[in-house]
Amino acid sequence: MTERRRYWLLKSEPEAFSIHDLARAPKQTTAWDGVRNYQARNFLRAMQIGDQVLFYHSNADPPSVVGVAEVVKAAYPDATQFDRGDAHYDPSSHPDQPRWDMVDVRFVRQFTVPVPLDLLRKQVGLKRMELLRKGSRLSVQPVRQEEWKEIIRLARRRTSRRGSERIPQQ
DNA sequence: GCCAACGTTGGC
DNA sequence: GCCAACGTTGGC
Repeated sequence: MTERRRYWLLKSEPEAFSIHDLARAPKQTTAWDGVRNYQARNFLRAMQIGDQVLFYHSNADPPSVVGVAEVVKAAYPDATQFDRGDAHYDPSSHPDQPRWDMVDVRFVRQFTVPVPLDLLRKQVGLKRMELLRKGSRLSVQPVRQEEWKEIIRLARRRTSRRGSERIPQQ
């Protein structure tokens, strides 16, 4: 039996689709479509219902982890690959053997204060994180349990710090 | 807006 | 199979 993955990170440009959009979506759920990278697709295919997801805003100011979502439907064919009018239309993908998949994710929570990329870079425990690798562009990536815990901890600390002068800034 | 890093394409 | 050219990503 293979190891079961539990934690992931999904990137989205907030101008295209933000965590706020997810929170306001019907059933607070969306199909994560448009992924057109084989490595990212393979990670989508490895996702299981209940897996936890860090929601990351790329091309944002500042780029940050902004909250948590969860997988509510495992991989199935991405409809946009067959839609000529869609920006992600792929004319070389055929319905009898779809090339691209998507999953459904549901909003869990938005961090009170986002955890910015530059703060992540300062964490010794996150040195191996895919997101922080130079040149990394992977929009769907696995997150180690230790990394997940560290980021959730950072989100909590930043939340609890609000309004308190006694907790030193770092 | 710049540009480094990356993935894909296609000529050979 | 090689690799130059190209388009995209995404931090800065």
